Order: sequence, then structure tokens, then C-alpha cells
Amino acid sequence: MSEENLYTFENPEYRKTYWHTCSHIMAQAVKRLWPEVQLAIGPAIDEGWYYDFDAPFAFTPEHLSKIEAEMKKICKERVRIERSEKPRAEAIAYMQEKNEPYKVELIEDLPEDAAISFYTQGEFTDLCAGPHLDHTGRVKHNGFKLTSTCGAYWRGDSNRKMLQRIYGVAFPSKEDLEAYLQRIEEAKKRDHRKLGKELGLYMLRDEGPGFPFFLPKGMVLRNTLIDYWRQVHKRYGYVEISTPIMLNRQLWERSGHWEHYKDNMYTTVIDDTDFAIKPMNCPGGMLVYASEPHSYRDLPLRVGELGLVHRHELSGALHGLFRVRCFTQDDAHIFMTWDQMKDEIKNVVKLFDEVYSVFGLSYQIEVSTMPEDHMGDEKDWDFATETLKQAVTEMGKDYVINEGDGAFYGPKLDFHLSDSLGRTWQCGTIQLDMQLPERFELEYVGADGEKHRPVMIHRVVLGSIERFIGVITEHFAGAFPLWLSPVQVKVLPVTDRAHEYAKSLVAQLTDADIQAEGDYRSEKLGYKIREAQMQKIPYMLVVGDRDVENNTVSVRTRTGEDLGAMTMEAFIAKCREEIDTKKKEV
RNA sequence: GCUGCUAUAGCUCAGUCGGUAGAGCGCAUCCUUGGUAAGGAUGAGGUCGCCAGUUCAAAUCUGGCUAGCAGCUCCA
Repeated sequence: MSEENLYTFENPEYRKTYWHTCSHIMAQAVKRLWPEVQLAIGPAIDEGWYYDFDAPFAFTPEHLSKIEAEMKKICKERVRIERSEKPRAEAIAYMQEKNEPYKVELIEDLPEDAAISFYTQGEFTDLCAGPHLDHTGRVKHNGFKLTSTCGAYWRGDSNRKMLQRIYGVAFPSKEDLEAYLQRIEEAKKRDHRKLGKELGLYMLRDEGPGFPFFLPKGMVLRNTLIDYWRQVHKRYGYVEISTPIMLNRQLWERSGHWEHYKDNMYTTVIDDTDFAIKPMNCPGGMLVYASEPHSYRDLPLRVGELGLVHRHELSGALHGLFRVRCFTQDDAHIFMTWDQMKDEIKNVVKLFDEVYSVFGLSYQIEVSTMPEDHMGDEKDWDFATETLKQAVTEMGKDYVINEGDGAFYGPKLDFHLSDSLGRTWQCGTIQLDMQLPERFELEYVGADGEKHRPVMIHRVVLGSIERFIGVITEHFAGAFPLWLSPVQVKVLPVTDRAHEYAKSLVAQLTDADIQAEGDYRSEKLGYKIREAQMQKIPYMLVVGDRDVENNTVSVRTRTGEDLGAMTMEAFIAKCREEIDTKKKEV
């Protein structure tokens, strides 16, 4: 990188420095306006920065405007930003004198021998490791915006005081800022909560917060997805089961869920016995495995389950279909010998590859290793973790390590999908489990005639059907590929004279297993097209006198392309081909 | 759960100083039969989220509750 390029936004280091300086300018502006406000922390983040304050009032949009105006002034003042150091005791005394208890706490937590650095710009001095830009004029006064305020716990601890956080973004020019705000607008247009309503996919009601209702069109999409899921899993050698939605307390105690997650489980009492609505499918799956003896010849045994689970999530965490209180996991439990582990992981990754590529979603793999509070033998953990890494590497894929983030029962691979706007979603996961087979005393008979304990994989590809529908709604911006579209074809008669013909076309399409609807209102063609277009229906069949006479259909796509007149046979063949090959673009 | 904000017609939203409601879209009916992104007219539709309080009078002010939004915390 050339010297010049070091000081551009292309360079992530420079970007962070720039944003960090913005956070100091913002804090300086706040202190100028309201000296009584206390400072906590203000780092640069992936997109912009925030600063946490302890203020005796709540920041409103009017406050933000005032702060922005003051920040502009500071930028124009072109104040030098200078670094200095103080010995620990002096640093503490300094912040105590300035009545900044949060800063005092931060300094006290620094290592005894650490050099404590400060950055000063004019009358404002902040505890900070740096680095910073050399003067406040480097920040373009019309290139930043304070975007939002919210509460945030001091040091991220929900037992400690809630402070007020102000977020901001900044760019080297007004144009770049506007482009960024445009991108945010684009993301809002794709919001699955908005599109879900507009396209009639699902709804949420006060009567069941976090429990989504699927509407007819959403249900078509959901069923298409599930049909595809079943077809793929059949090919990869899975069988499917369904286990009860409610099982007794004893089972959840045995699985360990009662102890770990009791507070997040819905429970009820039946005939004086505690029952829990399942938050996971595995214990039911364990009972199915244990219900009959198994031979090593049956392994690996791949058992799928589209299981409806319920979890009592905190009310504030709910978010459209992304975070709900009941959802369907596209679960599977794979029972195998330790020798089969690597090949089986590869088999699962291969399946994931196939599924994600159909949706045009790329991914990054994360390997999560042994956590502090793990269970089981460390040797087994090492073997399992090594096997996960080897399987991925041997398939020619990269991964990043997420140290200590595994489940308490085993290491895992997480798949972070990237959508069309570059945002990432964690959907798939492959988790090794050395614990449940133990707790449920699962066995198989080996070639040696002896009983052995299998090892297990928990895995989901889509994660939750509901959440995945949310992800692909945003990924495709509601314009689903033909095979997934709830309405694939809309037939638009130009005049009433074509109604009978249009109805016969809808019937033909239905017979060919293509989702079709007709629009028989006495409205002009342009009006009907506009509506079909806004519903993002892939194909519109315009039929008027000409088509009735020639026995043709005039095909228009949702991208506005006119494919001209063709016979119904030709159109159906075209659709079937496109549906069967699951083309991504119309 | 926590902090802040919000809740008016099916949807998107307006409603000033407290005097019991409006628009556009959608829907229904009628006219219009129009060939690739909005033809016209008429009409129906609201316990202003719920429960209290203040007041002669509450969509409007106050409190509580419920739900949503932006985050925080959490996510087996």
C-alpha cells in the first residue's frame, strides 16, 4: 500500500482512527453543552462509532441536532489532538477531580505497570489508548451523522447501570455519507417484517408475541422450502421422524436441559407431573434411538426431524421472524462411530454446500472450540475438534477459530451466510456431542459383538425455517426465484372478453403444478400489471383478443421484459425447466 | 428483562391551545372494455392499543398495563 493510501477510507486502520476521533469530538461537544454529563467509553465499531454517557436526562433527536452542530464547530476549529501520559495515581486523581467515575474505574482496571495515555483536544481530555487524527479539522464537518440513541449497560453487564449510547457514522465526504444513508434505506426496503406484510407471508399479533402466524402465501413458500429439504435429505441418506412437542420433566433433567435452561422453557403440569414444551428435539431423538438395539452396520444413522420448538426469549429480544418464541428447526441427529466422524462431517458439509448454493448464499465457517465449563474428557475434545478442522480443510475450505465458544457438550462448526447486501446470518451449525449418548446410555453392537457408545452430531442447515424465510426474503428483496415464489404466474385478461380464456389458463397452470392466479377485476391492464409487479410475481400472462384468437399468451417478466407471444405449452415447459433447475434469476 | 421512543380506518400516515376524527391507498357498487407500472363517480369502514385518574369536557394531560420499534443483555 502506498504512503498516500494509508490515509484513505480504503484502509480499515485509518477508518477506525477517523471514527475514534469522531467519538472524541462527539464527547467534547456533549461536555461543552452539558458539563454535568459523565463519560464512559466511546470506541470505533464496524460502521462508525458510539459513546456511552451517564446523563441526568434522556437524549432526544433535538439533543442530537445540537450535538451535531457543536461537533461541526469543533471540526472547523481545527484543534490539535495531542497525546500525553500520566502515572497511574495521577491519572486516577485527575479523573476523580474531573468527576468522571467511569474513567476512574477503567484506569483502576488497567494493569499496574501500564502507561496511561490521554488525548487532549482544546479543553477536552479523554483517557484513550489512541491512535487519533492529528487535528479535528481532519473530520469533514458535513460527512458525519448521529444516527441513533439507546440504552447500554455499563461494561455490557445487565446487573450494572444502564447508560445512554449515541451512535454515529462518518465518511470523507457528504456524497459518501449520502450513499451510506441510501444503503440503509435499501436495507429498510428489504426488511422482512415490511415485505412479509406486503406480500402476505406471515403476521404477528398481540395475542401471541413472538409466535408467528403463517398466511396462505407464506405457507406456500414454507412448504416449497420443506419439500426441497426433504428431497435433499432423502438423497443424502436421512430418515425422518417426529417427536412429541411436550415431554416430562424427568427427561429434561436427564438431558441436562432442565438444569441449564429451565427459565427459558415453557412448562405445564399434567396429572400432577411437570412437563416441558420442547426447546430442542434431541432428547426425543435419543429416546427413538434407544428404543431398539443397533448394529454397527446401521451406522452412520441419520435421523432428521422438522421439530417445532418453543423457547421463552426475553420480550425485548423478539424481532420479526429472526428472533421468535416458537420455530421449526430443520434438525437431524447422526449417530456414528468415532472412525466415521470425519467422513460424516464431510457428508454434512457437502449437503450444506448444495443447499446454500441453490439460494446463492455464500458462507464463512467458524470452528468453535472447548469452552471453560465443558463436560467430558479433554482427549475426546481434542480429537473431535481436530477432526472438524481436518474435514473442512480436506474439502478445500477455510475457517476461522472462535476460541472457547463451543457448546458444553462438544465443539462445533457454524456457518455464517452472506446475503446480497453483504450482511451475515448464522444459520447452519454442525455440533459434535459426546455427552447425550452417555446420558442416555446409547449403544450399538460392534463387529466384535460387544456394546459400544456411539458419538453424535446435531446439525441444522436452514437453522430455523422461520428465520431462514426471513433471511431469504431480505436476500431476494421479496423477489423470490420462480421455484420459491408463492404466486409464480399471474394471468391478466385485458378485457372481460378474455376472462373465460384466462380461467382456462389458470387451470392449465395449476394442473402443471404451477402456482397461478387470475386478476378478473374490470381495471385497465396497466393497473393490473402495476399490482402484480409490486407483488413481485415472476411472470405475468397478458391475454387479450389477439391471444384468445391465436391461442397464445403474451409473457411479461417482473423485470419489465416483454417476452412476446408464445403458446401455453411453450410457456409451461419454460416454467417447469426453470422450477426444476431452481434457477436463481428470472 | 433493561433504557429510550411509539401505538389514530385493512395498509401508510395527518390531527395545532383539551371542545368526542381526516387524507391517500385498499375494499364495495356503478360507469368505463382499456395491450404492458395507477380511468372516473359514489359508498361503507374508527370504543383513537387496554385500564384507571385529572377535567364541565380527553385521541390530546397523568399513571399503570399490553404490544411494537432502536439498541443493550441473552440466544442450548
